[in-house]
Amino acid sequence: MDKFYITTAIPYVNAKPHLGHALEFVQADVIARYQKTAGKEVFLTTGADENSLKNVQAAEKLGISTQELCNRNSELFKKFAQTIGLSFSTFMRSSNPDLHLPGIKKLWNACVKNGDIYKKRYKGLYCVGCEAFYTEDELVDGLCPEHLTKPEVVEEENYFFTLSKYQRKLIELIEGDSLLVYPESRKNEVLSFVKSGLKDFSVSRSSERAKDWGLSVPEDASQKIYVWFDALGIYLTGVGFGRDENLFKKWWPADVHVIGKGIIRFHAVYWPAMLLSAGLELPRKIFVHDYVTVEGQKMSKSLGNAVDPMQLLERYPVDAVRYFLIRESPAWKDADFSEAALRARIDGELVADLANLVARILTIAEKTDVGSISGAEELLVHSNVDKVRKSMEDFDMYGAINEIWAVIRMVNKYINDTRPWEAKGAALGKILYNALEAIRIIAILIQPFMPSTSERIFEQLGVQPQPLSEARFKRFEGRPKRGKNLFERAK
RNA sequence: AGCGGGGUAGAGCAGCCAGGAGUGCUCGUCGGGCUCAUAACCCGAAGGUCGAAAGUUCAAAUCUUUCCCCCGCUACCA
Repeated sequence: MDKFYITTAIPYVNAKPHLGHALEFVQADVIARYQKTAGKEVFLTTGADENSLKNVQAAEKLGISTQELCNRNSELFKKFAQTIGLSFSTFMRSSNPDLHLPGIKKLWNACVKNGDIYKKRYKGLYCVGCEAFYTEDELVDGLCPEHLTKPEVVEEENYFFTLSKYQRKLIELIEGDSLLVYPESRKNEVLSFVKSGLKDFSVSRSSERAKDWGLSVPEDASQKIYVWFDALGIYLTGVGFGRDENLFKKWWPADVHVIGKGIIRFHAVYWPAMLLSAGLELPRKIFVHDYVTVEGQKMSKSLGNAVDPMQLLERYPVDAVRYFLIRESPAWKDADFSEAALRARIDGELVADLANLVARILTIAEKTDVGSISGAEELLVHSNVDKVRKSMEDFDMYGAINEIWAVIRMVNKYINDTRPWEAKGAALGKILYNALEAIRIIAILIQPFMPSTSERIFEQLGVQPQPLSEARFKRFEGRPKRGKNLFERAK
């Protein structure tokens, strides 16, 4: 069986999950479940980046230890991933000394062995408040824009990675799509960045500056590994790198990394360069999604408009939230969230189109002798199914769901036109055959997007859940029994 | 400033690469049909100088040029 390895970005866990994480988890999960229903064996890695300085700062603010903060928040993220239906195979915490650490050491040493990590004195403008370096032009009147203090000139010796060495190779790989960056606008963005010239970047910081938090550089305890080097490595250690070579052999390389637009450089430039250096295969694709805005504005703490997805899931069905996030997210555009828009989607589409279709047909089908349900195929859904497949292979989930809705609307229209409530005998059987088979196919198609709704439709039809290969008209063999409404109106 | 993406009915989009009557989709508005279905479903109508100007062409939303406006990226920002 073909394998498919997919990852979500690894969030740093300095705070609880927000709606952006929800979007990422749902998109990754929809791709994963699609591949499963298309017949592949799927492995999904997600996890928590715990070695970030941001976590140290967050813990200080709360007056708890960094480890305690990580334990607490990683648990929240894991719980959230489960609640939103992320079908992950592994939740890898970067602080895990047994599962993660050996792989990172191995990765680091492989880069060292290839001559790509060297020591260099680094001098920069460092703001103690931000615990970050600034470049001259980022400063406002020579002061830190955040704290309005004069940054110190800090000089220390760090390890650097020879990114510059890989410039030509990266251009070749990305241009030729052997490392495919999707959508194309992002690919162009990366290419223009790489072509503008790559500089080596530091892959460690002094333990002092790292507040002694993080993974130590092998053979040099005075330095901590740069969090990116470590966090990206989760994609490898998630499938056994450095501890289970058979597992690793089976799953690597990743078929796709799902990431947000803010971290594209790390994934499309640094990461492939690191892998090239270590002599490992590159991921095949990088899927870049945009952000979630709230009522047209960026989510931010200062605006106080951050939406807590956990709370949202207490008030709305998980499948409705999943549907909404996909429905509002073409890959090239921010998705805008508002509760009014969510309700409109629920009432206007999930209730009025999908749930209503199932309800109106099941009511009639339940009263009809199943033996008489047969007849010629009148609803032509093949081309829709093909389009859904094509869209999904291209990661165009937005396009796929549009196409699925075209089928739902077509069946609703078919029912209006054929008037099954007036029909009898063979005529009724034929209409029901078409409608029920179409609904079965719809249940198959929505499986990746709304898994539990799909299951409930199969249940009402009285058939077993089915893979994508069954998404074509055949004999209807279910025992229809109307169940509870799939969705209730939100207002 | 440079590079990239975008500006199409009240809103959100598709159409552009391979020019052929402003064609289409979803929502909203108005009118009608239906009564199986959760006031759900179906049909019809109104509504656009396709950001602006110039050019190429028998013909431009589509190709070329210029301009205006919006967004993203421009190095260690997990």
